[in-house]
Amino acid sequence: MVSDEADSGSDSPPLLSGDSEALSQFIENMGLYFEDYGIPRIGGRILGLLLVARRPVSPEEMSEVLQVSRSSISTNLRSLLMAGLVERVSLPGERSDYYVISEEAWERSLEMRLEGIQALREIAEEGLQGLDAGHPARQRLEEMLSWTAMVEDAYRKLLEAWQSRKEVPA
Amino acid sequence: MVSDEADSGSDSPPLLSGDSEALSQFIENMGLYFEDYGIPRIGGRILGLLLVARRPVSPEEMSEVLQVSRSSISTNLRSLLMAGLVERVSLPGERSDYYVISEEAWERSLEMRLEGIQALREIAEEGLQGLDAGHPARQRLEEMLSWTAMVEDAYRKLLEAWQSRKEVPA
DNA sequence: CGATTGTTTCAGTCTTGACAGAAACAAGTG
DNA sequence: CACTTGTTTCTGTCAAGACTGAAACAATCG
Repeated sequence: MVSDEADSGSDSPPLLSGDSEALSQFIENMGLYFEDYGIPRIGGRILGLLLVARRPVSPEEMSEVLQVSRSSISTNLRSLLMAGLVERVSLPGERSDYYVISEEAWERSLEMRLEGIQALREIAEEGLQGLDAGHPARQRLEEMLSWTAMVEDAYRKLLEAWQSRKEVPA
Repeated sequence: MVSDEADSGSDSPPLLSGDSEALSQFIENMGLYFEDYGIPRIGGRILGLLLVARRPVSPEEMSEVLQVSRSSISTNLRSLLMAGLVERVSLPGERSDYYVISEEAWERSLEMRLEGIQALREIAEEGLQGLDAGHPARQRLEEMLSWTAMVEDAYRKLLEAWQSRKEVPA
């Protein structure tokens, strides 16, 4: 679903290069993957494109390469910006804005998972307060609570590990 | 959104007890939470109900307590069964089937996360094959790959830790 | 072997939200 | 200060799928 009829009247360096069939497939797969997780397919495809592009990409180019309307690009881009997954860069002497994958995209992704599990832990805590001492369901909610706590802890550690992955190279 | 007008002509032990306002809230929160993650809201509410119920619950009771049609219960129950989050139990002398949260529900939940991240790693691997050696995007995809590998590893460890949480109590 | 009770499947309705196209808006340039 | 270019907002359309009620199906009991 990726057509590279860009470059129309442009002398900018090529956007994509390499096995374009594989890259199209990659972009499409990203779209499908994210769709499974509640992110609009086009948003996922934008991320895919930004991941394999040789240089920052303008909304106009996204629209051409992904074959979707500019308004869709605009809407999805805004969501991705707000989620901290994409960043705007100003290319010197260019009037249009250009976008790249955020440096912290993967970190943000972990943070979002962390937030999700925290929310679930809070639900468990509140639910537990509605059960009397000897209630047969208490055990289940306590198990849920310890599960969320355990996963939350793992995410925290993962986040730290990821953040400090560059230090101590050897 | 939970009305406990069950018990209609029944002498079975009560389904819910405790702070019913809090429990309703819990069930509703579970529905909303799961909805955010692509699971039908009713499915989430069923899980919530099963978590705080005093005993196994029949589809009929779910329909009454959650105020949704039996066919919705049936459909969602089937999904939950297939996902391994819910189990059927046969109550002796009862004609209707009863359901409980699966013992392995939380474990299954981790397994599903693991499968998700594996899929993403495969996407990254395939995409990487479409990029030539010196391609500026290689670094990004390699970072994506190492991120997925790291998260995948963490999930595996988490899964093991959860599975063996009962052994070695002291 | 009807009749009752419980469960699943089916077809239709309704809601949600993604997307497109057009209009509105900004900003920069001659 | 028009005019061009680029971006966002708005409105309408469309598709996906969650949910319901009714019909079909099983199984059990008198």
